Parts: sequence; structure tokens; C-alpha cells
Amino acid sequence: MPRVGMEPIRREALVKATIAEVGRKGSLDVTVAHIAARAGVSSGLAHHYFGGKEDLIVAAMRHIMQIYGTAVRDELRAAASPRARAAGIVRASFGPANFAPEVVAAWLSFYVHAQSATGARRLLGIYQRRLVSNLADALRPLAGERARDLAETLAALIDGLYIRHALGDLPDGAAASARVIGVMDRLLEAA
Amino acid sequence: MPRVGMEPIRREALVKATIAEVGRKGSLDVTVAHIAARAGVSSGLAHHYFGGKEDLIVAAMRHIMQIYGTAVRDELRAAASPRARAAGIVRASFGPANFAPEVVAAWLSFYVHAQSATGARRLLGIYQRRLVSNLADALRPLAGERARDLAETLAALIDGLYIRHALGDLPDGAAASARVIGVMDRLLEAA
Amino acid sequence: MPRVGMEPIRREALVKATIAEVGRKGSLDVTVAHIAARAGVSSGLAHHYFGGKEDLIVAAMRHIMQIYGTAVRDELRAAASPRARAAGIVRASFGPANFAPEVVAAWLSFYVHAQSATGARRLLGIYQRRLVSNLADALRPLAGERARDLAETLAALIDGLYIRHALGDLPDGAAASARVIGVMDRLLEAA
Amino acid sequence: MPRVGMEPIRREALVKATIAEVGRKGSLDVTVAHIAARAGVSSGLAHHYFGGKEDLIVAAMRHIMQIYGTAVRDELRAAASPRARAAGIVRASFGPANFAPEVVAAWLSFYVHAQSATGARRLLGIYQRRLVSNLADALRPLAGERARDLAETLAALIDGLYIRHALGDLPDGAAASARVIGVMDRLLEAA
DNA sequence: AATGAATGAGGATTCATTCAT
DNA sequence: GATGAATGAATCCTCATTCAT
Repeated sequence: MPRVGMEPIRREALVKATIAEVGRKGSLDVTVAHIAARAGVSSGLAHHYFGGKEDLIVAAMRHIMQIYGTAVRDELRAAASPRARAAGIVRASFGPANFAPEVVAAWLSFYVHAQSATGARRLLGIYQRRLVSNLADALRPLAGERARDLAETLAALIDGLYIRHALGDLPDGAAASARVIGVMDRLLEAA
Repeated sequence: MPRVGMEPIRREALVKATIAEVGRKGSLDVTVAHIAARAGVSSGLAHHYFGGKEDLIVAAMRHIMQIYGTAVRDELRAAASPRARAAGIVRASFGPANFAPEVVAAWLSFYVHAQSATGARRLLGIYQRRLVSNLADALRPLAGERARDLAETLAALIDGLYIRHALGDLPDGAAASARVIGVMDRLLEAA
Repeated sequence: MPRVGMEPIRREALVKATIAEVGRKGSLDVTVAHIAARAGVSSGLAHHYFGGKEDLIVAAMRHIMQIYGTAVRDELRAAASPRARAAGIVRASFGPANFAPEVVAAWLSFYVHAQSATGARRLLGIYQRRLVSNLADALRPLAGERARDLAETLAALIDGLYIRHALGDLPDGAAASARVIGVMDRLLEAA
Repeated sequence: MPRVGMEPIRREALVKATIAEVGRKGSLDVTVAHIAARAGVSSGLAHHYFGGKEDLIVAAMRHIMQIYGTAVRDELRAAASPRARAAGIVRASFGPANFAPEVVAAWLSFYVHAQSATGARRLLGIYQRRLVSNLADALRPLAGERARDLAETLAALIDGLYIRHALGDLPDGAAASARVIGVMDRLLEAA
């Protein structure tokens, strides 16, 4: 029963279904048919709106990154000091929206996918550079020219905790945040 | 022309071909036929020896982990102090055998695969726990009961640098080692 | 913005778009969506007016045949002698309206389609019989009872030159006409 | 039940099944599954041996052309005079192997396909040029420098009669041959 | 009159796996 | 010990067609 103005609704439903499906399966070996079914539409519609599976994947990545970007912005807005800004970025990385098991699983799948797909790689590169430069900007007042180096270390640590979370290791986002912030504090003191 | 005693030779060739192929492609979307061709045998033989693709994948993971295990043991044998032992483990992680681009790419693929395949997950769990306990053991004389926590942090940092390397970020293994060891030293001082 | 009296306009636009699209592609593997887009309407409208793709194809064939029929009538009207009448029919076959590359490509596609579609076959049969009887009528004063046979030969020759034109062989319509008329003259003399 | 040395047998069976299927349907809208079923194998095998549908089509064209080429060679070998050579080529074109309804239908489909597929077009170009030059060579002793022109006319006439046969017009190959040879004779006299 | 949302059947293609030799 | 012939399930994608608005 076609109604007008459905496009944005369908697109969003499909993107969310993609993330959910990839997250549940823990890999990109997911069929368009399943995604479409989960979104409550036919597989044909997924192709109609996105052109193909790859585009759907990329759209899902973009969506996940947008969620993360929003979380970062919210944390930054609420932060009063440089340290609070850095800590906020870390907390955003492990916030509920980002650190839900299926989202983490999807993230990890996208990382691997980026190794072979150009579009995905570009997208991920943007995210990674932004994470590092956000962190470096926040740390500059505290660490000066060491800020960049510190930011890179923290970014890597965040990614590493993500991986381990995806494989079922770590307890929760709060613990992960605390660990990264703890390391940050000690590395700042060590200067 | 079949000859006797070929089994171990074929098995190794297939395992190495699997790693090479997965590393080159950057994903497990690799055909048994390609792997077999690279190993110079028929695809039927791969099944004959390994039972199926999944088992071949697991064997390849095991092989990569053995290489890593050997590198760690070599480093530990040569180390004189607790700090040298910890640093050795880190260096083993980023040594040439482990940090070759295709090996890193394969590692990452295996990580994702472990999200959905039980056998792979179990194997990876063993590796991760061993890495952490190796590190913790080495650090105990220096950090006491904080050793475990520190080891977990360093393990996550190592994994994070791996990921970023896989996506083309970091320069080389030496730099990665230096970064981790630097963080380790400062965290030890901070106590 | 729907307006009244649009039907004939839409129909013609769709028919012309069909010919153009089939001609461009060189086959009936053309989507209704493409045709509709070229005609500046939605694909739904094409079905609304024609019922289905097949009917659209048949309408396009009919249109092409009408163009040809008009060209023949014009030539016949201007012809003074029997020979001029026959030559006129030939010239009409290779006139600009019929011998444009895309029209020739469409013709050929329709020929093949007629092998499997009844409606198309019937339509094409009408055209072929008319071509032959037009030619035979024109030639009767010159060739008597041999007229029919001669007409069949010339009709086949015309079709053959069409095919070769469609595949990029022949220079232009004038040369094709000249060739057929030359053959005709010699066959008439040979009596 | 795999046996060794099946490849040539399967290839031929698939090629013949392709011609039969295309001929029966009168178009290239034929599924690989149907072709494979007719050849008594799975659809996967068709891809295994030919790579894809298009390659299968091209192989079928090549096969049809080889049959024709053989028929021409046989006729030429048996011909004593220039005229007999030319007549032989014509007869080969309408011989039983070439003029069977399904073969003619396949030919016509290939003609159309050649409009859009490069490989098919190239192949058909070779056939067409060979037909013309074979004819021209045969006619040279009789028609001198008019041989080429005459050959082109006869080639077009042959193609035209093929089309009309495909659409159910003409009685049989003998009649078609007689018509072409008759035209040839009269055009030769007319010099 | 016209749209475009939506479907779903159908088809090419890939590939792990099996098995006779 | 080794091959490669063969299968068939699985999946992506296309597209004619329908229908509510």
C-alpha cells in the first residue's frame, strides 16, 4: 500500500535494520533479504533506495558515525575544562548509543570491510582523523605539543577496548571510560 | 603424482596460502579454490585435509598465533629484567613476522570472524588471555597487584595499534613498540 | 499537474521514446522505466495507457510502419511511370525517416521479437505483404506475371540491406536505394 | 558422477543446447538454467565451462558459423567452374544444416544481439566479410571488377531471405537457393 | 491524469562441498 | 594421495506490474 513521502522513513528503517542485522550476525555476511525483512519491506525496495548492498552498508556506517558525532558534540558542549573536554570525548566513545553490543559488533565489521572497500575506507578514515584531532584539540592546553601524540595513543586505546568488548571481554562502558581517562590522567601527570 | 609423506607439506602450504589470501583480500571472503590454487593444489585437497573452509580458517589462525607465541618465547628468553620481559612481549607483537601488512589484515579479519564462529572465538580468547597474563606476569615484580590492570591496558593498546595499522595509519613496528613501551614506562612511574 | 486531453500527447511521446530507446540499445532489453523517463512521464503512466510493455512495443512497431507507409504513399503520389512507382517504394524504404540508424536498429529488434510474439508477428506480416504487393503492383505493367517473383526478390534484398546497415556496414540510404534499383532494372532487362 | 575428460563433451552439449534453446524461443531471452537442463547438466557447470551467459552465446554463434564454414568448404571442393563455386556458396547458405528453422531463428537472434554486444558483433563481422569475399572471389573470373559489388548484393539478398524464412515466409532452402542463383545469373548476363 | 511506492518473481552468478576415478 | 567434474543452495539484483493517493 504505497503512500507518499515514505522515502526518508524507509531509508532510516533500512539503515537501522542493517546495523541491527550486522551487529547480531557479527559480520557483513548478511543478506539484503534479511535486512529488508527486518525493516518490514521487500528486498526490492532496499535496492530501489540504496542501489545495492554495498551502498546500504556505507549508509549504515555513516549513520553510526553520525550517532557518535552527535554524542561527542553533546559531551563537548557540557564540558567546562580542557580535561573535561577530553574526558567527554572518551565518554562519548563508550556511551550507551555507541557501546551497545550490536553497535560495537557492527563497528568492528565495518573496520574489516574498510580494508577492501574504498568507500568504507574513506569514511572510516574521516572518523579516525576526527577522533584524533578532537582529542588533540582538547588536550593541547594541557599537553602542548605532546597533545597530538597523546591523542593518538588514546585513540588507539579506545579502538583496542572496542575490539575486546566486541569479543566479550570487558564489563561495561563506564569501566572502559574510566580506564582510558585514568591512563590519560597519568600520562598528563608524567609530563 | 601423489607421493607419500606429503600431508604435512600440503597442510602447511594450504595454511600459509590461506593467510596470504585473507591478508591480501583483507577479509574472509576468499574462495577455497583461490587458496588451493595459491598453494598449488586442487580445491578438493583442501577439503580432504581440513574438512572444510571453516577448519582451514581456524588452522590459519592457529598458525598465526603460533608464530606470535614463538616470537614471544624468543623475546622472553633473551630478556634479563622484568621490564625487559614486558618490553619483549610488546616487541614480539610488532615484530616483522606479526606486523607484516597481510598478517595484520588477516588478524583483523580473524577478530571479526571470532564474533560469529565459536571455534575461532575460543582460539582468540586463548591468545588474548595469554597475552594479558604474559604481560601481567612480567609486570608483577614492578607493579604488584596493579600488574593485571596495567597488562589489560597495554593489551588493548596493542590491539588498537594493530587495527590502525591495518587501515594504513601507522608507520612501522618499531614506532608502535616504542609507543606502547613509552606508555608502559610512564604508567609504571606514575605509581 | 494533470490536464485534460493529454492522452494522445502522452501516447505519442511514449511510442517515440520506445523507438528511440530500443534503437539506441539495439534490442528490446529496455526497461519501461527508461522509456517512461525519456518520455518525461512515470513508468506507471506507460502501463496506464498501454497496458504493458508488450503493447507498448507493438504500438511502436505500428508507428514505425505508419511512418513507412506514409513515405511510400508520398513517393507513389509523385511517381509518373511504373518504374518510377517501383523506384519510389524502394526510395521510401531507405528514406531518412526509415533509415536513421536507431530506426533501423529498432526494425531489426522488432523482426526478432516477431519470432516469439504473436501480435508482433501479425503486424510484421502485414507490412511484409504490403511491401511485396506494393512492389508487385508497380512492376506488373513492366514484368507481367514475373512481377510477383521480382517483388519478392527486391523485398528480400531491401531487408538484407537493412540488416547490414544495422550492423554498421553500408554507407547511406541513397547508395542502398541505388543498389536495389540497379538490380531491379537489370532484372527487368533480363526479361 | 564425475568422470575425467568430460570437458569437450559438456562444452559441445551446452553449445548445442544453447542453439536449440535460442532457436526454439526465437530470442536470446533464454535462461542458463534451461540451456543447462537441456544439455543434461547443472547451471553451475555452464558457468564453470563458459564463464557466463554471454560467453555461451558467443560460443554458440561461433559453432553455427563453423557449421556454415564447413558447408561452404565442402561445396567449394566439389565445384568445377567459377559459377559452380558461387552457386555452391549460395547453396551452402541454404543447406539443411544452416536452414533448419531453429538455426535460422538463432542466426537472426545473434544478428540483433550483435547490435549491442561487442564480441558478438566482431564475430558476425568476420562471417559477413568472409561471405562477401568468398562470393567475390568466385565471381571474379566472370564479373571482373564488378565482382565485389555483385557479391555484396547477393550477400544482402541471402540475409534478406534468411529473415523472411525466420518469419515463416519461404518454402524451403532449395527455392531460396534457386532464387539467389537466378538473380546471380541474370546479373551476370546483364553485363 | 499522474505519480512513485512497493512488490515479488525470475535469473545470473558464485562457491563450498562431494565424489568417482 | 590427488584431481577436477559436478552439483545446488544461496544471494544479489532487475524490472514489469500494481495500486493507494
